[in-house]
Amino acid sequence: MTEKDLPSSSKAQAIAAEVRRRIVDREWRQGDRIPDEAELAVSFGVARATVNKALQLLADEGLLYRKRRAGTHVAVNPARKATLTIPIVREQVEQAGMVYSHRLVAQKTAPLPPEVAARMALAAGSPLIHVRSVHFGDDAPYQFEDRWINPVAAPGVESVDFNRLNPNEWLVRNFPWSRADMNFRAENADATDARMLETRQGTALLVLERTTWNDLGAITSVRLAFRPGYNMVAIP
Amino acid sequence: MTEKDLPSSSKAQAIAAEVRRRIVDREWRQGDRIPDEAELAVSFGVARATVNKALQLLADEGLLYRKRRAGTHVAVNPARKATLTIPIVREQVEQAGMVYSHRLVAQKTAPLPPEVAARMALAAGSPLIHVRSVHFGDDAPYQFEDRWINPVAAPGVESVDFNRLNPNEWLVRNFPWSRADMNFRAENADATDARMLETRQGTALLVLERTTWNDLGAITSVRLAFRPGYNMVAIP
DNA sequence: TCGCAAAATAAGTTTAGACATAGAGTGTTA
DNA sequence: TAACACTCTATGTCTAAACTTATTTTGCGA
Repeated sequence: MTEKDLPSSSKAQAIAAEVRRRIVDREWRQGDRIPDEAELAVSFGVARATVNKALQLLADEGLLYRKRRAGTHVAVNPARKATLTIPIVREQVEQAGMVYSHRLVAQKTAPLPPEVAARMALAAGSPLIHVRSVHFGDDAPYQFEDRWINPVAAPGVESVDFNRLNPNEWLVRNFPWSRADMNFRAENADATDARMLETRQGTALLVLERTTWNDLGAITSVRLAFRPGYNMVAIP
Repeated sequence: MTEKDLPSSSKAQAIAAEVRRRIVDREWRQGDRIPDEAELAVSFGVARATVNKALQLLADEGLLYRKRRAGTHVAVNPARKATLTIPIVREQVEQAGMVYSHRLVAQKTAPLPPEVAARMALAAGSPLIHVRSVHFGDDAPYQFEDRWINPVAAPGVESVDFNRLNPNEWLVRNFPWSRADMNFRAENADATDARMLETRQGTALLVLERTTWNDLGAITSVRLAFRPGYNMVAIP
């Protein structure tokens, strides 16, 4: 067993691909312990660090389970991971070949409602900037955005005109976050959603809710309702 | 500018954290070019490989943009990524502290409908195994699974009794995939969804659709409809 | 037989050094 | 001035060697 052909770009990736193949082809079965890094390094004719990199990759994918001293095993129930890219709406729309536009529906300071306060770990009733806007692709509603922005963590919000630059981009450019939590679900469109997205009340909408933080606390909490039929793609 | 305190486990992670901090605190601003690896290595008192690892990490996160010769820049519009873990349903239910059970609704060989055929790149009408089952948590419907399995890519399916082991686990254990595509959306429950998930027709449901492949072709294509109100969490 | 400490081992991480390579910058020439 | 080839540089990747650390195994003693 010496070096294989190198179909992929780097040696590490080639080794990862070969190990993946052995697993998929059931040469190495679920639960099996695979040869240790040193052995693989010899058999592939590379340094151990290179094998390590390859195996780390597969472990991140969830295909391998590694433990010190115990060795590397093929995962029994590979709970595979998928990556979601959350792009800037405008870029997403433009990439789909549509013309982007957005309409600011409301921008005002308002007392924070309790359920948003809970998500942001702030006191209910605190004065936050409440922004609602709709993003369009070729003049059809694409996404309805309902956002609360904390002027403490994002100083300067009060005096921004979100008609020019949409809140998403303004925040992304000016307030990188250090922590975020994000989740999504399906919701039946309420009256507002329906009006904003030009659809009927009750239509199933994919809703993404995200709260971001920096050292000063919660920056923003947003609810994004996508247009009916929107399909989110995840890459394994 | 010498070494900082090392809050995290490894040096690479500590450096990544420090760089992240400088970006979040706007010491390094969007679009700025940051010092090159060699310089950072000196200022942090580590080897270049360690700095490289740290910066790679942040580039994967989408926070940095790196190009040969041009250097490393702070991303202008950081389209951040989030990771979804798609666990085995049973494990997910049990982790939530509920008792798992599942009910096989149907298991038969049937001609492949056109839209599924398209997803699997197979000829419509091919005989595939069609399995429908419901997963329960504490006797409440948790997920409705509608799955097509290709006996060519997954030999042995014909003779498996999915009453004992659910199709998801059987496949995961026996047919690791090499490629998958996955996407999700919101759908209004149709009559079948409603019956299976014990809800009303029209209820918004989070639907995940996934097709997996190995060398022999498409293994399986599945539509998972989650119980109403289900919340999917993504980790940044 | 049980409990515990010591030894062994495999992964995890780092280092210094080397070479590869994309691609920005520069200078030459038509 | 534009097209082209050349140079140079920052990242990308790999290596060999060492050290660290979690965990299993072993072996000793009660």
